[in-house]
Amino acid sequence: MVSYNIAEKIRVELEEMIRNSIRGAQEEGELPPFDVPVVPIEASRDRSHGDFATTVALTLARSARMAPRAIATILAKRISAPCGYVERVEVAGPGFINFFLNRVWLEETLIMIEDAGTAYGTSDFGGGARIQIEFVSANPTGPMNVVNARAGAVGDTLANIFAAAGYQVSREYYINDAGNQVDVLGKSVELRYRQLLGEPVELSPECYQGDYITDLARRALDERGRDIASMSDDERRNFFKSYAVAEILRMQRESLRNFGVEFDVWFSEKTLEDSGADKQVMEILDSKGLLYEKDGAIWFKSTAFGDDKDRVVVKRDGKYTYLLRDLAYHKNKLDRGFDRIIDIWGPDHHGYVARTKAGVQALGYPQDALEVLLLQLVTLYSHGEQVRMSKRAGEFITMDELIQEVGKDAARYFFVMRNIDSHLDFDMELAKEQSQENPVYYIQYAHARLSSIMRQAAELGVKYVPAREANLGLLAEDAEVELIKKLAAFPDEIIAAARDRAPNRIAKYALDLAGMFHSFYNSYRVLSDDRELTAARLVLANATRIVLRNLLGILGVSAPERM
RNA sequence: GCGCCUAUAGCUCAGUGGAUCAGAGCGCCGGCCUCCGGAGCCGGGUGCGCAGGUUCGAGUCCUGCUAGGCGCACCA
Repeated sequence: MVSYNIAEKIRVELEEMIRNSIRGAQEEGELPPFDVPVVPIEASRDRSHGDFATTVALTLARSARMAPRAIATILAKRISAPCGYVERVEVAGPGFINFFLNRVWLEETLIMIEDAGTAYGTSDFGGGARIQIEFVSANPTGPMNVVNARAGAVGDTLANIFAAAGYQVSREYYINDAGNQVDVLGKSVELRYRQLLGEPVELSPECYQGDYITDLARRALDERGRDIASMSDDERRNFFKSYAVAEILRMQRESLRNFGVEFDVWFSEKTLEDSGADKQVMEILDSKGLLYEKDGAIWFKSTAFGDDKDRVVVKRDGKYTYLLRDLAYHKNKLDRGFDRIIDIWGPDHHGYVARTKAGVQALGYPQDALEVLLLQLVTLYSHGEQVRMSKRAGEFITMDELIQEVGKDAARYFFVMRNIDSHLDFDMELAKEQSQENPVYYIQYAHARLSSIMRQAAELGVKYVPAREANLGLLAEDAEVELIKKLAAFPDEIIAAARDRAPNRIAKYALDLAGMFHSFYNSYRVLSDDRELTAARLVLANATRIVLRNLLGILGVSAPERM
């Protein structure tokens, strides 16, 4: 795979320079013998500290038994700059080695972006490892809520990030279509159906009360008429159960699709039951001596794998617990050959993390095969007031309503803009705002502006000169140099977001990049009488637009050419 | 009682494997369109919850505390 990561290329080169310096200094006795370490090279945060820097001298101080600054000086002296990308090297502070680069890497960055196009930002960081990410997996008992929406945006964006970072990604949705809740669902719809027929029945308190239940009952009545009523009790119960689940699932899938979220696999819990997969898990645990009976139930010795207490897997009534079924599911996932499986759960499920991981280990998989991300909840605000919701009473804003209200683009961006560990306050007015206060519009506006410039250029008959042929040395203003550096950092930003499972980093990076462009735009004209400068700036504008478009693609937000 | 998450500017939040970070936006005040889209830009200032610890160096790591959120089922 072609690498489009200039920063990586530079890091490799700089690291090699330093390692050679260390070896050379050791051979000549300037440094004592020790194993040559991995040399960390990082982009400098402050311009006055060069473009890249290493702290290797500081970390070496102990093993070399020398002052870090002395080590840095010895190493820096051995680097013959200018050379390659390096203009000059300096020692600073307690022992940092700062690298000041020449313009070559900036110009290569622009050429690379133009070559790569939509592929710019991708890398082979993941090495093609197979990663599966399961998210949303809402109960099929009602419409999607805003927390499901956040999970959808976060999961899908993360999946996009993984794909860009060089992983093979599979998106999966677990359908909780077995167990008590779907029985209750079926019963709820059945009772509403009978009410529609005029029967004097009441919904019991555990039933789902929302209007959608009545809608489902009415639809069943429209489609199937009264013949459902003449079924046997068992038949009718099963009919409503499967009818309701299928219909709700269809609605959920539609909601997600409207939100730009599509899954590779929809996995039914019921199939685990039907195939005896849960029973098989019991046999494995039993054969390993990890089961025991107590108080009429069967327990899994999860404490043997770090859980704080053992867990029931077969209830006194002989039924399997959710945990057991979930272990069967995770076994199924791991048996499909993924190198890593990631679950996104709500914070209310955090108690299940330790026991599920214990189970995965007990079944013979590596400790880190399963990774659970706990995504914090969402509070909607409207006109500064918290929007109160009660699912039991059927009073809540659904995912569909929210998206209809604020739009898909704003919703997707808002849901990922915070750290997943942080509770999200979602300001509906801000999401709808069409001004700089709204980060989504701010970013999209930058893209539209760039598109407009490219259009203008075409209309004026200004021919686009490819980066290789343009005089990129003319892009020397601070605003231009900073912008190019930001563009150069894009592949690393994706890698960092993948590594940290942090989609918010991409949202932030996009905002920063848009800001840098707007700033540049206000100070300098792209299209001018100076043909050479115009050509160079068009290359920069085009590169910026490519990166913004790729970023918005990862976020699942549209990149409009006009607004 | 136990567990997970959170605590950074008046507000909402960034701060990537410690160092060469205290930052952005909003709000407030003042500026910028004979010029590619003003849905834009520029300038103005205050802060890492508290207490210890590790280190040459701590918003960042460790411990304890305080405050807030969410959990702690033989429910799913």
